[in-house]
Amino acid sequence: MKTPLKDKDNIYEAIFEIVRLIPKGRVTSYGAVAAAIGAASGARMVGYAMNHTTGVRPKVPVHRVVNSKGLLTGKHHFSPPEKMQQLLEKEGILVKNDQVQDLEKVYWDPMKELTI
DNA sequence: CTTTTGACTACCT
DNA sequence: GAGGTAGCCAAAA
Repeated sequence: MKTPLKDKDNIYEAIFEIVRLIPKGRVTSYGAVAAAIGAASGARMVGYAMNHTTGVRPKVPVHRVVNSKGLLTGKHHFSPPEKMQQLLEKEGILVKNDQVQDLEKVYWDPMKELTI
C-alpha cells in the first residue's frame, strides 16, 4: 500500500483519506492532518476541505477532526451541530463545553500512526 | 487576473 | 494568563 498522499493532485482527496483513516474513538487536529498531507501551514485548507465532505463518497468522519486545542470549532458547520458532539460521545470521546476531554488520550496523530 | 475570505496556528503585546 | 494580529495556501467572487 503506497498511495503517497502528498502525490495527490487534489488536496481535498488527501485530506479526506487521512480523516477517513482516523480510528473510532480517536480525534485529530487540523494541523496534524495538514502536516500529514504536507500542508503544515494549510490548516485552514483542511477545514475548508471539510466543507466539501458534504456529498463526498464514502462519507468522511470530519466530526473526528478538531482544532489543536480539542475545540469543536467546526461543529457549527454540522447539521445539526449537536450531532457532532453526539457522535464523538457515542464513540467514547468525552466532549464538554464543545471541547474534547482527555484530548491527549484520544488524540490520533496521522503522521505517527501512518508513519509517513 | 486581483481581491477577499476561511471548520487554523503561532507569535507578539 | 488572556487577547489580538499576522501568516499560511487555496478556492470563490
